[in-house]
Amino acid sequence: MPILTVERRTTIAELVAQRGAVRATELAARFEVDVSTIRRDLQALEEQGSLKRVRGGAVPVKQVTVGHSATFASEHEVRIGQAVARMIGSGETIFLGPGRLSLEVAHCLGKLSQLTIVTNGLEVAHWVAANTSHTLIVTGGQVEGGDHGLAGRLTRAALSSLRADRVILELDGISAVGGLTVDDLAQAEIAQGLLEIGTEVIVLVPVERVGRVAAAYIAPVSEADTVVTAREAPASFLWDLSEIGIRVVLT
Amino acid sequence: MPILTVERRTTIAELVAQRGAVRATELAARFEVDVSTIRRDLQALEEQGSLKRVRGGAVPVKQVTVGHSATFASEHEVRIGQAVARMIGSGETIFLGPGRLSLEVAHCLGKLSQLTIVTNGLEVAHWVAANTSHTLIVTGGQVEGGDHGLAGRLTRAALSSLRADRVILELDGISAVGGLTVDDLAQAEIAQGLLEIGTEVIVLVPVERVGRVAAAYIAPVSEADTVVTAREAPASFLWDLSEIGIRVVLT
DNA sequence: TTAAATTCGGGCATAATCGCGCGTTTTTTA
DNA sequence: TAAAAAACGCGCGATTATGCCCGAATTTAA
Repeated sequence: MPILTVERRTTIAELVAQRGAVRATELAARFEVDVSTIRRDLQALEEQGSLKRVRGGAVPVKQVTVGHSATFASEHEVRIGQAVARMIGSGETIFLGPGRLSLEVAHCLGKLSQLTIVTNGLEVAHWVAANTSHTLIVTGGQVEGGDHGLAGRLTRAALSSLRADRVILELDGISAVGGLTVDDLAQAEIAQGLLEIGTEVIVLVPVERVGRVAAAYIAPVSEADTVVTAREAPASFLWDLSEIGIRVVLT
Repeated sequence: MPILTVERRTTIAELVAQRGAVRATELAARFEVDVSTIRRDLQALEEQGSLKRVRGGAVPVKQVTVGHSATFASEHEVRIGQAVARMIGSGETIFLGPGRLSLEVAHCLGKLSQLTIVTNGLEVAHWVAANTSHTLIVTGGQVEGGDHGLAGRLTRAALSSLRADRVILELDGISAVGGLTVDDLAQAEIAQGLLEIGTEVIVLVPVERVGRVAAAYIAPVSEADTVVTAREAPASFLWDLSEIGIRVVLT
């Protein structure tokens, strides 16, 4: 059941205005259509004056207020977002952490309805509030790091009164001996709490982070129920995950 | 026994308004009628002005709301923001509520340094995180209303462990008999808590809201320490404020 | 600079959608 | 009750959207 053509085009226009730049291949992956279709979309939108085509994608027709540099989502990131979105059913309560991959998941949540989204990611919260009609709950806390994640005492307190069907968490490292790890100590502490509040724990790992160990330890890999990463990840490690009963989803 | 034609059409109109886009084939399957019938429905609804037909289905008619004026701050709003920013000293802890005026205050905070900003406004939080290096603390809560303000149990709990040198709050109404009021009940409850945590309470009132009473009562006017509004506000009311020892700042 | 990879544009086949007419069925009206 | 009007389903050719292929142009890497 594909999405309406005009819907796709308006979404593209919004993305361009919002992010400052988009890649054609990224859009093709996001909407699951051929790049030719995206090119035709961009062509139509350019004739309409909604954006300006450049090689590789498109940029806004006019310079927007400076502040956030153009940030692309790679094709891998988009695919992971879609894969996670497909796991989620309407009406569920899901927790989303901070970070680029989690934000990408949020982007792919538009097709679903009646979700309750809990997040400690400021970017995620802002996007969900501005672009969806889902119920949105934000944990409190202090903003830290480049991913604008909330952490600290307020966050822990908020988690103690929250539960979710699925906890979706982005990692900076995953390995058999090192377990689940992230770069930020405060976020690691929050992540530990998150493992307790979710029925299913889904961890997202950029393919280049598979097998690596980041600074802050969260828990052993066995605490994760599902691991989502790219097909290029080391097969041996993925096999180990399957062995201990963890669902592995490749995109 | 199929349903009435008019019933089907009103349902279609509701679906379009609710979901943003509908697909003709999808509607045909839903009502178990031929796509031709759905096309005739959409044609009728379009002539009636209830929706806009597009290839594959229909989308809502474009709403000509205050789209542009909503994105640009008026001169009044900018002046209020600057006036408030001048009251604040470096190193202070300030609380900022949700809303357009509060966001405008945040915009004017760039010149100051070493601030700790506490907010329950998602827009404010996002801007401060993206564009400043101040310490930022976000209260938890559920996002409600068009101003994306956080409210509810989590917010109350967060406030109980927070204090601020100045609490800056935007009102929808202020009057001698009606006191301090806002439009949203949940926000009013939060505002009551805010009055307790701040050394100085600064309320911002759009000039057209002076003397008016909004739906949800917060507290008597005497709870405010400083009232910021425009010079065009009714002089008599401003005089009353001064009489009971409230600082009045005009822009 | 050369070679490899990516992106672009055009052409073409396929599938989905549309508009229209026609005959039938259902509802409204006289 | 009978005639008129509206709604419905179906088939037809025309239009539009999409995917795929290939050669040219551009960027990137060696």
